[in-house]
Parts: sequence; structure tokens; C-alpha cells
Amino acid sequence: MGFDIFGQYIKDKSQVSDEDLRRIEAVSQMKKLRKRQYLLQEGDIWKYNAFVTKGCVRTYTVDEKGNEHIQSFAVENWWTGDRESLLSGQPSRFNIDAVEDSELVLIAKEPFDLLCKTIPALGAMVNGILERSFIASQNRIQNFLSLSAEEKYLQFLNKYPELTTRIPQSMIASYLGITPETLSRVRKESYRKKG
Amino acid sequence: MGFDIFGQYIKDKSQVSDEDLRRIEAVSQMKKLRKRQYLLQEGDIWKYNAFVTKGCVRTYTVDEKGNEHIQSFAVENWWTGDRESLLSGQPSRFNIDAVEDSELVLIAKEPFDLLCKTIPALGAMVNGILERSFIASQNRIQNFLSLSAEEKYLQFLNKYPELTTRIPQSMIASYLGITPETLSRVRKESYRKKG
DNA sequence: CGATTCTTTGAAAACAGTCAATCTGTGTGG
DNA sequence: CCACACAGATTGACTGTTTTCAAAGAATCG
Repeated sequence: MGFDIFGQYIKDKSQVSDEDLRRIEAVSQMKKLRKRQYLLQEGDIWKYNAFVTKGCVRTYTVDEKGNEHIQSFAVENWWTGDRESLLSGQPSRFNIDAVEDSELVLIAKEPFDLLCKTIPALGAMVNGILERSFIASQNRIQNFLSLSAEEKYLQFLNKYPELTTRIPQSMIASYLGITPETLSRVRKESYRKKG
Repeated sequence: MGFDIFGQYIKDKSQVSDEDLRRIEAVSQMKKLRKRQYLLQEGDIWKYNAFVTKGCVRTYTVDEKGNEHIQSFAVENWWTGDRESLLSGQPSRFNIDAVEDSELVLIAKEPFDLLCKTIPALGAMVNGILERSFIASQNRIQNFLSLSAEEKYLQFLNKYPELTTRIPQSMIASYLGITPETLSRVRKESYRKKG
């Protein structure tokens, strides 16, 4: 079940053959997470590529005051993990846990890198994903530079309408870099304005 | 002169042969920019990979109120450009101009992509750069999520000490997402505290 | 239900932004 | 070489936005 979704994703995004798909499956590991369960905890070393087939996970840090700062969400057909820890081999600063009961496909770094080399279409797909991820994070930086709390929220609504219903507001606030109270007030203001 | 610096960079970062280096040189174009001169203007379509061999350029947007928001700086041995426009072929939202008199190596997208495919070591280098750029932008997002104006400035000082002397404070403020006045006050506070 | 979690609201305080004036240093032309 | 102009940095007073803390109100789930 879980791998089928991942396999379909790969087929949609690349020209990987069925045989190569089986080679990918051979190194894949399914992982179920219950809501609130950790996939990665601060201090752990992250060694996988992770693909969400069901549910939703979040990546976040916790500061000295205990405040959480959400770096990213990942729902179905999104990738997650800590690239920095994966690349450096150093302990992660991030936590990743499940926002909902979730299912993921995990592939350890080494076999995945090997497959990317031996299956050019897979390597190309992975590079394309990285490229788009980079562009997306540049755009997010641009939002931090130029938008107010309200504008950031409206932008989020517009970009990820489906997430606003699945994810608690307090987490969306954290993702936007504002407090839950501010988000609540911003929402009140914006449906006073137009609905 | 200009290409030598770029060539040295490639040799340091990869296993590209001298012959391949000459093939890269064959498609490279040198570009000099005087201070304040544009490399890319909003609305233009960006078609290059650009490497700074001398000087400093900045990438920024201008909002409706005329405020500039600096996305990034690039000094010697850094890459610049607008990956989004390059990938999509759509007009850029960004401006790039020279903070100081500068020199760059430009390579048009098509020949560069071709070289990356035919010279695996070059492709690998480029992917590594992309990977580290992505990680850096994730870290910058984390700073926006969790740091105050003062903390962001101290972090910048710590990470890019050489840039603080070369780049006007008002531009550093813009990069950090704060006003020049706030940066000035933050600095005053921080050398009142310790020096 | 009862318990927990999430959201909303209020009042006060902290933080950062705005606008305008002044100060500083640099470089240029007379 | 000086005076001036200009850009950048600083300062002050004020405004506005966002945070903080505390409490009350929904919503959700066993």
C-alpha cells in the first residue's frame, strides 16, 4: 500500500522503469507514526530520505524558552527529513513528529544515493525536487522580508488552502513566525473585511 | 584573469580535468559591472549561471512602497542569479545590481546544463552547491522564525564578518528584514553591552 | 459527559517602524 | 586645498504592530 503511492509518485515525476522501481522498493522501509510520535528528535543523526504517503508531519526546533518554531510541514507526496544532518553526519537541531497519524517511506542515505547514480532518471528527479525546494525556500524568505503578519497568513491560505483545515492554527502561526494570539486576531480582522 | 579565479574555484571544489575546464571556458562570458549597475532587472528573464570573481552584488525585490528587500549578497567565489526565472523561463521578480565595482563569469543555461551532464564531476559540484544553498536558506528561515532583530544581527556578524565592513549598514538591515534605524539602535545597544 | 487541547479575547508592555532632523565621513569641483 | 554636496548613519519623538500573560470560551476525543 504505502510503497504503491510512492511508486506512483516516481512514475508521475520521472521515467523510472518498473524494474528500477522494484530496486527502489527493495531498499525502502515503511514507517507508521501515530499522532505526536517522533520521526526524528533533536540530537539524533538523520540518515534517510523520507517520503510521506499518508498524514502529515512537521519539522521544528525548540528554543531555550521552550517555544517551537516550525520549519516545514509535509503531507502526502511531500518529502521530509533534515538535509543538514544527512549531509554533515552531525546531530540534528530539528525535531520531526506527526501532526496526524501518518505513513512514510524511508530509504537510507547510502542505498538511495547509489540508486540515484545508477538510475539517471531518479537522480534527475531528485535534483529537480531539490531545485524546487530551494526556490520555495527563497520565496519564503522573501515573505519574511516583505510581508506583515496578516499578509503572510493570506499568502499561506492562498498557497496551501488544504493545509489550513488539517493543521492546528497554533502550528500555522509558528510556521509563519507569529504567535497564535496574533494569528487569531489577524483572522478576525480579515473576515471582518471580506468574509 | 576573471576566468582563472573561476577555474581555480572549480578545481578546488571538484575533479574537473584541465581539458574540461577549457570546455567550460569556451562557453563562459566575462562581465564587468560598475557600482549600482544592474545585472538583472525586474521583468527580465534570467538565462545564466553567474559566478562572482570580484566585487559584490545583491539580489533584491522592490515592493509597492518602494522599499527594497535584499534576498542575498554574493561576493568573490559565490554564485548569483535567479533560479526561479531560470527554471521557469518567466520574468524575474528580482533585481540584481553591483554593490561595488564587480566582475562575473556568466554561462548561459543551455551550454552549462549540457556541460553538467557530460562532465559528471561538474554536475556533482553543482548539485553539492545547490544542496548547501538549500541548507543555508533553511537556516536563514530558522533565524527569521526564532531570532529578534538584535540576535539576527549578531548572527550575521558572526557568520559573515567580512561582509559587515564591505556592505552599507542599510543593506544589511534590509537583508535581515529590519529598518536601518533599528539596526543602528541595535548596534548601539550591543556595544554598550560589551564593546 | 469530563478532560484535554486549541482558540479567542482583553489589557498592558515590549518591540520595531516611521518621519524628520542632525551628524559624519567621503569625494568632487571650484 | 577648501567648501560643498551627497550618501549613509544616528538620534529623538511618536505611532503602530506584535508579544506577553492571564482568563474565558469552543472544540475534540476517549
